[in-house]
Amino acid sequence: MTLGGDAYQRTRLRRLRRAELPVDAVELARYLIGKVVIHDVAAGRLSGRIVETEAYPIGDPAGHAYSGKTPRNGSLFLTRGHAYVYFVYGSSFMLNVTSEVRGVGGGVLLRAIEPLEGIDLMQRSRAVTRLTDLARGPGRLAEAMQVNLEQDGLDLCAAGPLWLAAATQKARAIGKSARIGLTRNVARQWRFYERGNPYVSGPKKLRE
DNA sequence: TATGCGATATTCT
DNA sequence: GAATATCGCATAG
Repeated sequence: MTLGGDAYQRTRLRRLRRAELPVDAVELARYLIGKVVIHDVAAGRLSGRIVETEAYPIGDPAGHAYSGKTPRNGSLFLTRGHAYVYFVYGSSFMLNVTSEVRGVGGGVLLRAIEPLEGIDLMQRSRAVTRLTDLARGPGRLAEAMQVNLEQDGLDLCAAGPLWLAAATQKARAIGKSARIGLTRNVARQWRFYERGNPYVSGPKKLRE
């Protein structure tokens, strides 16, 4: 399942172009499963295969864009393929990919990745040794990938340190469920994940 | 494995 | 004051 080490190194990463991204949060959330997110930092390259996402589409009461543009959520209104990073619960950063046209708020929360490169660096910043706990959950993902407010608003489709790449291996079956940890608009099935992947967050029932 | 709870800071009412 | 797109630790089964 894991395409680690040599097999991965032999696969050249191809940067995703903005034109390839669907212009819709729900479609983009499904599309991003299996794609790769990369953060090039001074110490090396951090990368991981996206295995879990959540969509926060236009008009969603649970979405941060719902009440209009503010200093906090401004980058959520950038054209699709930009990073929207914010801080919650006094402890965690969340990394989102914007999904709509410029001026319209909508995005996809990256909830979990399967670490590929820079695993030693991730373990250092997370102070965790278990591979499956490294980036399983949005807060952990951001910490492992060294993402914080400095990356808010970055263009993930331009030449830069934080970017998206095409899949290096075919994704398995994609499951969907209700989103996790929110109280508004709970019923909608806007969470997507790769079935059976051990790096997906949530209870067992939400990983099958 | 599942459930419960406290910590923490920014935003919203 | 209350809520929050969460995490890590504790405890029980």
